[in-house]
Amino acid sequence: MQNLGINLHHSALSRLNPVESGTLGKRVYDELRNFLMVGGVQPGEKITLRQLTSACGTSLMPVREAVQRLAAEGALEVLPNRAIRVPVMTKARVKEILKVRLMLEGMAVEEAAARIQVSVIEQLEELNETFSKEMRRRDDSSRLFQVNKEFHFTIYRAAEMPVLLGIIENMWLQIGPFLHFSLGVRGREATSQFAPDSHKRMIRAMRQRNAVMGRKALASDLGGAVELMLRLGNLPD
Amino acid sequence: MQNLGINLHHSALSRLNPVESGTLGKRVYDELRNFLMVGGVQPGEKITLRQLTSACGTSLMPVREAVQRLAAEGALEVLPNRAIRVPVMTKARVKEILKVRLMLEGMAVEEAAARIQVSVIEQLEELNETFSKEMRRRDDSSRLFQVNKEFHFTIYRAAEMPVLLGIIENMWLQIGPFLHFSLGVRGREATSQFAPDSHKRMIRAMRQRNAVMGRKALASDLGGAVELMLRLGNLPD
DNA sequence: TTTGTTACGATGTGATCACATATCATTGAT
DNA sequence: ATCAATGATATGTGATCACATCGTAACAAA
Repeated sequence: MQNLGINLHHSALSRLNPVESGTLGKRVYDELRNFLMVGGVQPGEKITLRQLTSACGTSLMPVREAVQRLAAEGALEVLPNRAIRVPVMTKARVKEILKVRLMLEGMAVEEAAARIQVSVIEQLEELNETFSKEMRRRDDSSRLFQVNKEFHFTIYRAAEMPVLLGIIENMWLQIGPFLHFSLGVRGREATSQFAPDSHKRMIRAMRQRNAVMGRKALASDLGGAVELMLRLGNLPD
Repeated sequence: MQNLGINLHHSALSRLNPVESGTLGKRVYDELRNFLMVGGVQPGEKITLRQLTSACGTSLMPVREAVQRLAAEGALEVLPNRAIRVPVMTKARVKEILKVRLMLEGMAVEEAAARIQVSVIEQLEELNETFSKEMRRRDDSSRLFQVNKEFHFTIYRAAEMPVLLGIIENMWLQIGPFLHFSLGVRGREATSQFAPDSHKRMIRAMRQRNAVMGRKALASDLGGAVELMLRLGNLPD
């Protein structure tokens, strides 16, 4: 394990599943993207192309494509040294992203309130059910974030605004790693105090076609999470 | 000129300046990005990597990087056939982008109204001056779009919200090619009826620190342009 | 012990080669 | 004459090689 142990322990990289469908570049992109969103790498940690190649079992080319794409989306960062790392999140950046997300996802919620199908609302009920259930488990919390993301995007998809949806996905991709990093078990306990309630209010807003209520519920949900990030995760600036 | 004349005339590609600074991939990206934003390629037109290589004088690698990045940003599109083309714009897509842009750029204008420096406002005056002057010229209109873009982004930069600014740039990149394609000389004549006035109102809003007035002026500016796009450029859907 | 130099290793970038596949034109049969 | 089969060409993708550059550690001099 020559120079591997810079900061990136070997066990973390080996959790990267080999790949499955599409072009190799696309597969590596999907794997790496998901790996970043569930907090597989810490903010500020540097990664190298050759580490990824050994982890994915491919050559440099697909890895290069995936990394460059992630960098273009803001999920990775290429330093002037040409080194690659997970971006660091500052407090100012967190606050700005919260502001933008409230606007973007608020619009999505309002549109969804007017268009969402009742069958989809029932899916939301189930998702929030499993979310509350998953919240009480003590093990790895990646599944919790997964369910939470699925809940939110089930609403956002109902807005039927593909451009807006793409931007929102990009925001989640950029802030995803820090959610997992900042919010550990302590964060989850604190989250359990408001998240399920906010979700219930969002479901109620969807059922009543109440756009304003939906936006308010979303604001308390996002605001609570960001509040925790600023308090628990000691961010620079 | 074997199979070059698919749809892409040789003279169009030769307008791509060789490159200048940074890594080759970055240079090709900048050149190609600018080439797309000034309407160098028509929507729906297909391009090939090897065409770009001969136009840029490099090998496949830098071109691949640039194209993949543009594709990740939505400025290019990779079909299931793995062919590369400039995305086609539908009416529904135009309308959604207008809605999202009004929200994004509206927020930027409001923030800018509270933070913009008086020296920057004077820059806006000058930019709008040259904009009006450029509007009366009959030659190639790429400079007109350039000045218009600079005017808008001078305001958006004053908002001091880098994340928001990045999203807005992405929207402009996606809709840029269609502006040039849809709005020809006819579009320019129609634009001259409202654009300078909207700009003046935006400047007045900045000077008076009036966020609401700024958003309204922006709305008439964007709305006017989109109106023209929907009317003049015969879009599918 | 500290500082400046040097040499080695590793990394990102670019070029070239190889290949599966899509596109299109030619050819052949009905 | 129309349509299907087939062959050739071109294109995107992946692998491998080569190289300039950066980081780091070993080493020497003070």
